[in-house]
Amino acid sequence: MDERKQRVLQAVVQDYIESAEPVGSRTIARRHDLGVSPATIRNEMADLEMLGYLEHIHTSSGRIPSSKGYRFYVDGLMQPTRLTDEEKTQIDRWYRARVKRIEEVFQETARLISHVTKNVALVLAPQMTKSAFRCLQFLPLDDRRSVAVLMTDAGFIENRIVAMPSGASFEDFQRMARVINDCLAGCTLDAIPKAAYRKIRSEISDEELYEAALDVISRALDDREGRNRLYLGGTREILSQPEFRDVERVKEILLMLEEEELLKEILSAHLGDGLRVTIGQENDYKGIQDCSIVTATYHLDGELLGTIAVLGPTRMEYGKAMSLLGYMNEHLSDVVRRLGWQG
Amino acid sequence: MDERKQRVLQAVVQDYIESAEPVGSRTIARRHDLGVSPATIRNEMADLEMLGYLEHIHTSSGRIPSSKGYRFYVDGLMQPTRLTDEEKTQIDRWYRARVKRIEEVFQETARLISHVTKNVALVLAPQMTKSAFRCLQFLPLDDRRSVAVLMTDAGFIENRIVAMPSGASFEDFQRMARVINDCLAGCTLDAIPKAAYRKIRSEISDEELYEAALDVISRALDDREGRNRLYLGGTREILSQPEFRDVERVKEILLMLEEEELLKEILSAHLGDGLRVTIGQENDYKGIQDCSIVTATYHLDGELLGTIAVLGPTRMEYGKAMSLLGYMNEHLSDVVRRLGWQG
DNA sequence: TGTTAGCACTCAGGGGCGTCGAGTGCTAAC
DNA sequence: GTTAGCACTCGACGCCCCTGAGTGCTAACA
Repeated sequence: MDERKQRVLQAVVQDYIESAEPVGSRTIARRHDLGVSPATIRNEMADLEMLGYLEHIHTSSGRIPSSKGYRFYVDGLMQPTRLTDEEKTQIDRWYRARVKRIEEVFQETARLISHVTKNVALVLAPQMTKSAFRCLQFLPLDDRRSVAVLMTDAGFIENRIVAMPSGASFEDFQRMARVINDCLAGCTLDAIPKAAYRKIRSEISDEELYEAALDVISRALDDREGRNRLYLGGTREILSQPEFRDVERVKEILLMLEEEELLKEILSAHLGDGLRVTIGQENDYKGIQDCSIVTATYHLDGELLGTIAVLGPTRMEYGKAMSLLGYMNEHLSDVVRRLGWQG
Repeated sequence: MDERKQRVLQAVVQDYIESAEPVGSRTIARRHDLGVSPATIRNEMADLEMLGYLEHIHTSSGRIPSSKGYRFYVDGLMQPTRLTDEEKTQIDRWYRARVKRIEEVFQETARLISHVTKNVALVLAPQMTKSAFRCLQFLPLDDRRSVAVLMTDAGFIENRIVAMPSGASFEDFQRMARVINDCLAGCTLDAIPKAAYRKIRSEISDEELYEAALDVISRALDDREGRNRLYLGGTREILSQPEFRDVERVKEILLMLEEEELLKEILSAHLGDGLRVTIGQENDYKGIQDCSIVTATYHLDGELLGTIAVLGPTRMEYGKAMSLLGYMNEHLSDVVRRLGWQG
């Protein structure tokens, strides 16, 4: 593919991303200074179509890029946009104004990304269960209940009200906490060894108390990892995309966005790959083969925390999405650290 | 208004709620057994229009109810639907499956209501600041930070990571907690008297430590009462309403739903009124004068907790919305109590 | 006097049709 | 290899007409 073809392809993709209308040869001749006439561009476009980079609804409608065309554009033609300092400070201000607690980071990140890109944003939060147990403490609530507070090395803090078995005192609970802290020290929450349970069993003789202890642990665990782990943003933003002009189309994608398991699967498939773009038919899942996904994984001190992604029509501002996610990539760690994650 | 007119009005409202199409005289004659011909019904409908209960887009389109018409229907004609036992157990199951922590009750309630009614649901959660301070405890995190856990009488538990001033030890923090617990005992969080602050000041000599104490208190306070207090559900459900067939209309209402302050204002206006219906033009806010709102306030042991509401087009299944909210009214207390709210 | 049948009238929605404009593909000339 | 020219295609738009649902009015009926 010679250079002129590439410039034509680039022109088509850029114009189509901007206008959402099929692009014709004259438009390109007018708006891009290629130094050749529409007729020549037409010839080039016909070639590009033969090569599979462009598509045609019918004769006499302009061209639109194919998945392959977008792919070539993203890999080679696109000039990477950089966030301006102003944009960066805006992002900073967003977090400072809205995020008060570590738990809110993920939802707000999703909101921010969707707001900037006008597409759906997905944030796969780190699994609490992947982080190491730090300590469990009890606080007295009243004579029959107390509050269990579980902390992990990653900085998660989880609280629960637990009923105390009749006859048990708050001191029993504190003793139980000491036992649990001893036995679970350093375990990651998703892989508590059987031995730890046996040890707890042997140290807590009272049956009811032992049950309560297990209850505390399991309830602390089963919370975050379920449906709370995926955060969505921008289901309203996409209404401004011309692709979603008719409500049926919107309903379709919203329905899909409700299937959390599916989304997690899609995101998990990209885990650990750094910044990655999946375009149109490259998607395995049929329902989004007219969409593209840009994913990035974010880290803290070298450890993988989770994935953030932008999901939108293939006609997406890839440069913008990628630079934003790229920045987030680095920036999220700072936010997380500032809010008390353990450094 | 004689009985036949009422029966005609009822027929028009019911049919229109069901079909979302203007209702004609023949349709009514066919579908409702009024014992008179379409011509007679036409005459009655003309009268009802004169009286302001029905409206006309143009000659020769069927009638649709006016706000006044809906009002008459809701107040007198509508047969109140009751939730079946099956529906009740479904609601119960919903909560048991999805709500693990008290904080999730509100979001899930919004989801449930919107799911059942296919309209937007709003849940105004109780203000944490309205409940009384119970106690503040610290847990050690590492050598420079600790976790503050604040509990209120209503059962809210709030945790925060706070930095310890250099030189301060965890024991200092525990002492501080004792002072604060003494001074704030019984205060409601939105009305901490100046005297309490003075007392804390006098007991904590270290300047930095005092600042940290204030920080803990204020941070615990400013959290829940802000944007976290209103929960929304069903922004996707409304897409299935024919009123929102065109995207512009959807965008309009979604935009409005983002204005939390406005929504809170609207809901707050209904606080304490029990079950209440506001129809179309009865709404003060212009943007929703083609919508209706059904609100209900929920209580626990006689104390007002918050408001739940259904927002949808005037063509709404009032009976269903009202019976659902009515049931929630009673039921929410149970859920809340089960999850550890103080009884 | 209330009810009904009949009839003229109205209006939205849908199909058919011609026009316009943007765009292509092909060919011949440069 | 590039370009101008030209025939062709197709969607969008506006126009017209038809149809069907519905009304309002009037006159006849019980």
